[in-house]
Amino acid sequence: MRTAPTILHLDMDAFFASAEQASKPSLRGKAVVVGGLGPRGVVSTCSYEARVFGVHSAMPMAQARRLAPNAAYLVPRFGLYRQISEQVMGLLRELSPLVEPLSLDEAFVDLEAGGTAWDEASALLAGKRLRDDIRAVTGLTGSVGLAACKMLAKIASEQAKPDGLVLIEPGTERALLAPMPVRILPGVGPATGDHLRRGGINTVGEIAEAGEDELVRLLGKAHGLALYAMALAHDERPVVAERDTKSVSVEDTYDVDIHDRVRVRMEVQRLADRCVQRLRGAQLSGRTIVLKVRRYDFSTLTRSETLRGPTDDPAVVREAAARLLEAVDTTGGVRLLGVGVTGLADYTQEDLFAQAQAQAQAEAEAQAAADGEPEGLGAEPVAAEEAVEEPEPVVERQWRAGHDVRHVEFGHGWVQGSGLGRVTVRFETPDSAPGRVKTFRVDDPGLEGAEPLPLVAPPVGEGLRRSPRP
DNA sequence: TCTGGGGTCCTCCAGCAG
DNA sequence: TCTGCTGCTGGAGGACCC
Repeated sequence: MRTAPTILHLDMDAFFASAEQASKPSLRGKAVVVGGLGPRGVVSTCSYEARVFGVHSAMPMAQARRLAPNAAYLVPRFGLYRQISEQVMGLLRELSPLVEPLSLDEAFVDLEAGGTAWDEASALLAGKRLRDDIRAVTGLTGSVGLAACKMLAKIASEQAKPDGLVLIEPGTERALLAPMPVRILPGVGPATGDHLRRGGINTVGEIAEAGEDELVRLLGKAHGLALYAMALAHDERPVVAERDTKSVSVEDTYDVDIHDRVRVRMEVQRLADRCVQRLRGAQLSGRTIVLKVRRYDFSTLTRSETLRGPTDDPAVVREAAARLLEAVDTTGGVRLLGVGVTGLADYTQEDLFAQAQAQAQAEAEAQAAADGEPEGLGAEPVAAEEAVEEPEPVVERQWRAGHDVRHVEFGHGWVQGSGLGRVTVRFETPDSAPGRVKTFRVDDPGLEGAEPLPLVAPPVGEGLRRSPRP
């Protein structure tokens, strides 16, 4: 293990909520909750002001509304968050080519690999400059952890929150970890935490004392060994800049359980098409089709089928998903359906087309044989290109809470709420004072959707003020 | 109270082949 | 021929993460 604290972990503070506050002056200093607003939505992120009321991420939205009835409730705007994330990742790549994004708001950086830091002092300097640059470029704050390995760097950034920087000095790691609860370690969630507690283990120090054999006995080989090593502050995982995607999936939770079998089939077909769109967007194909069903009682089951070769043909995926559905009992209702593809491969369109036709032909033959029909009289396989051609659905104008709009007379604003044929808009921009609220008919011709504005306006005629590079 | 969406990794089991 | 072992693959589910 390296000895200098040159692994950096960046975690943006309450990212989605902070971006919304930066973009909407009237929400600054207020409780803001971002997440799904439907009856089964959960909190994605909330501002620190909302956390005072006990709201936290992954909490059911209904519960959040009870705890903080006066908070602003917004749906996520991933386009905006992705833009900001790209700015931040760009700053990280200036520090080192070895940047491992974990999500839109989190990443590891190997500072030593970039020649940016080699000891405590240089690492601290790089961390401080990074935080200044993030604030200058995005207007948001991020917390930075510095340590000799990924696990400790992440724990350090957690301790630094919000808007801080913590460096774990080499040699102090085990003493620091020992009194911490086991849940601090990556890979220890509610189930493993309970498991350890039943074994009389509550702190990281107690994991180290228990010994490797006991950990393996309690948690199995892979998990036990990994956790024991982490408790000793050993984490050899390198910062990996690029990871191959292993699966692509799409799922929907329905506001009301679906009981109608015909509707369930239709939804599965729709999800299969969306999944293929994503697959094709990533220029991937896959061999294993997975159907996921969450039933009325929240029990979840998956069914999968592995094809002879990879496909990105919507007809093939739809048919596989439909076959898998036939093996699932949905009486009682389903609350979630999902379709995924794993066993991914890069594949050319020509190969896929041939493979899809061969697959369809083989299945038709198998079906014909099963039905006792002579070969070659089954239904014609659906051509791949035909299958994706579907009429564009008619989209009604939807005014989603938090999304940007523009009015011909009043300018740029955002949707504060809508209902009963009315939409309420607050007219303000990231660099304006808190704006005024106006209500319109939902079909007001002067009102239209708009792109988010940059949180920090680029200065005219010059670049952004940034920390000088060493 | 009532639990999203998109992922990854691990474990266990069954079937099959050598 | 039968049985046991081993390794591989596929299928299902659980846990975890952000």
